[in-house]
Amino acid sequence: MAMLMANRRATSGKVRHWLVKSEPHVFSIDDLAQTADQTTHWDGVRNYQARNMLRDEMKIGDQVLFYHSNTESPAIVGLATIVREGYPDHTAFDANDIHFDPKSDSENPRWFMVDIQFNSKFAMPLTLDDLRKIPALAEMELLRRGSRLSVQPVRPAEFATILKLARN
DNA sequence: GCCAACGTTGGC
DNA sequence: GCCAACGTTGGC
Repeated sequence: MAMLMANRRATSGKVRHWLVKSEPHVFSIDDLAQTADQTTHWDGVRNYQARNMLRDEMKIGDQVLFYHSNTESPAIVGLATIVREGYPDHTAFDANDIHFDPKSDSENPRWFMVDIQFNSKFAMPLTLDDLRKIPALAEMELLRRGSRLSVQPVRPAEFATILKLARN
């Protein structure tokens, strides 16, 4: 497995890191840690840019920063791993689901999701305030004014910086 | 709860 | 294909 991943990375030439947002009162890092297999499908994303990343770019083994949004103290709170690559988001097919989209069906799915697995919860959340003080993160998508993407790529250097911060 | 920023929709 | 209206996101 490790070998396969190393090969894929060698050929793709890219180590990918991501950030996903979740409202903690809907689904928190603790919820993820307590889910069966500590794994969940990342459903409900209804934005084309994010869809494209879910469908095409996120690969097994990629690391994912877990971010709590729309809460008192927005913060990166932990780490997860991609354990299943893009597949149709079936919640779009269900008329009773809050994420139902009549324009998507199993013949021609419009929305996709990946599975992520809990990796770790940071001892201390890295709040937006904290992150904004770090020069190395100045270009980070998350910190861009008006940034709303709920799935976003993270540069390797930014990822490394964040892990280092989380360890302190 | 306010509202700026942004994405999507649909009339034309 | 423009763009105004509308809906959503998410920090504050």
